[in-house]
Amino acid sequence: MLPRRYPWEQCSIASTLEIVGDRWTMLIIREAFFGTRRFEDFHRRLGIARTVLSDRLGRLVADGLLRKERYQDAPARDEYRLTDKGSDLWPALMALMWWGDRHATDGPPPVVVVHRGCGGTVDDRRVCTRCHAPLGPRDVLVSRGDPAAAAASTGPGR
Amino acid sequence: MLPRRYPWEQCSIASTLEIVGDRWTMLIIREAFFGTRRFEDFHRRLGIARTVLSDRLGRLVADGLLRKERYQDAPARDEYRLTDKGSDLWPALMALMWWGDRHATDGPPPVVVVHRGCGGTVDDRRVCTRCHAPLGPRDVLVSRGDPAAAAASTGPGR
DNA sequence: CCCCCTCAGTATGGTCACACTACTGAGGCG
DNA sequence: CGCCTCAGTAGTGTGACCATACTGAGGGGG
Repeated sequence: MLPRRYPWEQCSIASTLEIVGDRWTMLIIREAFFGTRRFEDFHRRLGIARTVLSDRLGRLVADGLLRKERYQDAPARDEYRLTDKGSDLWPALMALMWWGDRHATDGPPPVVVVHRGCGGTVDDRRVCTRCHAPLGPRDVLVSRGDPAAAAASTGPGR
Repeated sequence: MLPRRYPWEQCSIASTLEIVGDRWTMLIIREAFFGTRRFEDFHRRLGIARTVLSDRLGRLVADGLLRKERYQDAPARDEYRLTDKGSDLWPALMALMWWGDRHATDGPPPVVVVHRGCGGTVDDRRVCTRCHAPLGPRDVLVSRGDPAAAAASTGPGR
């Protein structure tokens, strides 16, 4: 979402969508929460065009949602990690996921978010269904598909 | 977001974005929560192209997030109202708004969501900051700009 | 030393979603 | 009779996004 598209809008929802409201940005952020950090991995997992990915990652770094971190010299290689600003999108992602589980997906949720060490799941207010603790991105494990595999997951990035 | 753009994705976030992930749909839903119901009003408030608005409203009705309701015959006029499925996007909108208030807006929040009859505001888990009641879209009043004007607002649609 | 591999992009050219403007069509108002 | 509102549809352009190919830095094998 390039140059302010809704300049007349006085609304934080519109302001947020100017940054993350295009077709790919939210999915890139989601991948980042799932632990993806490198260009090639984002490209593979999302199937996004390389040009668009390059542009979006650059924009997310410029906007301060991701930060580039050198993980190897010779050749220079950087990975992209969520900043605090980017991590704060977790509530929005959980809300979108909750809606999709209810209304856009048939059958059981394809991705399960589990309270690390407790085993409860995250409800629509990001509170553990078992121990009722309020949860943040670092309190949970994410499992693609199989809930039982959650315990073996590497958990979210950051 | 027309034909499934992420068919390989097994993720409710992607499924949700296929429905509400284009440039305008979320803002249309937001307007609906703010009480907008008619074509001409959506057009005026959003500044969206009429063709796109027509397409998006039709798609939202087809997807079951809005429902068309006759409010006048001769000439036939319908208004668009949120269904339960559409209303369930409230958590996602509140999450986007919360992020925008924190990270994408300078100064005080341009739109304030206030607990009706209590006066507290909504926190990031949609709980009242004053009386700690969990809040839904029909428990709140929305004020564009001035918090004090919230009590005089017509509140969210539905 | 040359070939092929990985990683992280940039370049190129095509397509489709979105934008702007204008028009239609049904009825109301003066 | 002409002008207004409301709810769209039609026509035409532009730019965001797409797929594919190429670059460039370095590693490893023969």
